[in-house]
Amino acid sequence: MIQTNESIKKAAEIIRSLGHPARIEILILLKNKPKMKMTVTQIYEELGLTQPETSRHLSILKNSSVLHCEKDGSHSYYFINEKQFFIHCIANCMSKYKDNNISENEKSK
Amino acid sequence: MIQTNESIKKAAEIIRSLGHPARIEILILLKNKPKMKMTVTQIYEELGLTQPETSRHLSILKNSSVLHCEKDGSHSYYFINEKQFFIHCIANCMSKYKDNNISENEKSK
DNA sequence: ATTTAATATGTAAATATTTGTATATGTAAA
DNA sequence: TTTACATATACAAATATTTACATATTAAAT
Repeated sequence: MIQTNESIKKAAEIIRSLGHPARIEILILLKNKPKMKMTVTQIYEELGLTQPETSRHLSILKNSSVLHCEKDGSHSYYFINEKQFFIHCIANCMSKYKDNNISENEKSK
Repeated sequence: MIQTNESIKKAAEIIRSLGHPARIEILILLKNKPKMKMTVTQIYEELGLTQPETSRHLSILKNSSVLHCEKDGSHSYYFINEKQFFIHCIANCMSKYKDNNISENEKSK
């Protein structure tokens, strides 16, 4: 590639930040929550991860602009940066993928 | 995570395989070609990559099931595995993202 | 002022990915 | 049966990511 487009590099950064099972779980979790906004503790308890591990995954997702963070006292609320079309679009794919998959599993019971 | 769902792992594998600018370019290129089927040579000439680099990227995309490959003589034709909903969905996001971005660039001329 | 709770960061070993260069394999053509 | 063409793979150095564990930071509660 003579010169990779900056926007393609940005897309790769976003995609790369999502290339981990825990980070996909986090995205789907936030996508399916009514308020789509959760604290670190809520996330790691729901997913069964450790706190430092979760903080680090969240910081990776924040750095790539997939998530935003709002602080309220000692709490950090994370939520999906849905304003960016690409992220919104990818989050939809994952959420639909999970839905399909769960119904597949239900069928085989 | 007590036990990461196999389907989430599969999604992560697919996403991870796309977390590289060259591989995103390849996906968008194939998505926008009328026949959506190209040889290795066509791909690396169009993108300005080396042949071994391109072969390797294609093999990564094939292993994650993003692409399929058909051989005809000494040629290998690669194309998107659109039958899988998740891959189809992600490819759409990327293609739309690129479209939006190109029009942004056009505007600023 | 301590203590507790919530979150973030440091460190280092293990592991995986990327990149360039060289070479191998298979097919077709002369 | 050489030669050229198309593609794939090997290798190693450089770089990046993951993981677990320890510790730091900040705010709230006692």
